[in-house]
Amino acid sequence: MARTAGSHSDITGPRLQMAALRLFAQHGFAAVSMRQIAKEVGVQAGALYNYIPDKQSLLFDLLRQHMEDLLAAWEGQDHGGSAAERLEAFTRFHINYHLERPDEVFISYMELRNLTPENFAVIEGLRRRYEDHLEQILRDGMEQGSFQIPDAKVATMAVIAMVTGVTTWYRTAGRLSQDEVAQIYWTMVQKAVSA
Amino acid sequence: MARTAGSHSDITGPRLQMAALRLFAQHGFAAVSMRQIAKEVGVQAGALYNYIPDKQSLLFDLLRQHMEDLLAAWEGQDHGGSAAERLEAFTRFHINYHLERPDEVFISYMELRNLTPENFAVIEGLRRRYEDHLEQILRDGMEQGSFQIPDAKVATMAVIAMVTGVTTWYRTAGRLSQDEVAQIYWTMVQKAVSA
DNA sequence: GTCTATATGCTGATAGAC
DNA sequence: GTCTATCAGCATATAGAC
Repeated sequence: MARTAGSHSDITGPRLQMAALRLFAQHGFAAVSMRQIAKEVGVQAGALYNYIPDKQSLLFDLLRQHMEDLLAAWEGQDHGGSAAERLEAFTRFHINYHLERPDEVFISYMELRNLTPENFAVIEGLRRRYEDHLEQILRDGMEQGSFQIPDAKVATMAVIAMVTGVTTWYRTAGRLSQDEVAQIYWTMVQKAVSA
Repeated sequence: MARTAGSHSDITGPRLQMAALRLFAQHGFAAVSMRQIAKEVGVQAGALYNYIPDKQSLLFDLLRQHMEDLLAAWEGQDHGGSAAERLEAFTRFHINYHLERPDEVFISYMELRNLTPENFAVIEGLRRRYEDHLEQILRDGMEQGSFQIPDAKVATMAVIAMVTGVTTWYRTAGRLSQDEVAQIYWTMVQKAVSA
């Protein structure tokens, strides 16, 4: 199929997403210009608007995609077993998933305030749905008597913050593997909620 | 003492810091213009440069002041007692101090990447010094046999992330008081590191 | 110490040629 | 689909009057 010279819709689209993700994570949404993104993609700034209506939707699409992928990955797993087994699965899943996507995780926490109110509400809804999975595990463990937790909602936020925090310091070249880190965090989570 | 009309160095300086703090926390450093800050202060943009050399130093001064105040507050306390007593004191101090300064805490985590490399190194050094206080408590507790922790460094980061996370969801108008929240977190921290 | 005016450059987004 | 050229506006920071 002949194609107009200089036409690359099949590769420019993905390259745009990747470039925006990397630059937003490195410098912040507000500090990155469309011209910077275009330069990284290898086109002129005007060409980007064949793929996105504006800069805001570029950020929103990145965040929504990340949250939907995260939810699909967790909800696509089989979660039988006791509350303790499900909590262990959640802890290991969360740490491994987040450590493998540092840029997506970073902008999902840092750039929320640069979303329009409507877009913010969508992302918050997805985040809430993810946190609810953990909260349900904690409540089940309390009912069964295997967990003892002062407050289910606070404990949910505490555990999420603790395990997400791994992304702020973990480096692949460091002394610990991902699995070792996940094991250490699981030990601490387990004790924190134990009966 | 007669003063030139329109001269207010004694109030414009503090107002500048407060306005920048509030606006940076709300919209982000890169998204806030000097004109916005000037408008909030009640002067023209050019007048701000009687107080600061540039926008960067405005951010840096806010972050350094916050970290130095935080360190002074903790290091100014008496920390006798067992490792468990010191860990409880640290947990309650950290939560109360952070909940009372939401804007300072927020920009201290969000705006690090907008610091120049030199300024970033200074702030990181202060943050490291603060985290070292917690790490030392955890190591002492392990030596004494009162704590059992898989890894002191990882545990330090895990506990810091957990208790700092309270700032992302706590609202004064909510169902829990600061002391109740601190009590819940202390219960979880205590169990997480217990022998 | 604050003002007005300005230098210099970058911003997001669009129009029309190819 | 990408290009060049452009619009209209805002950015940080400075100069000089008062």
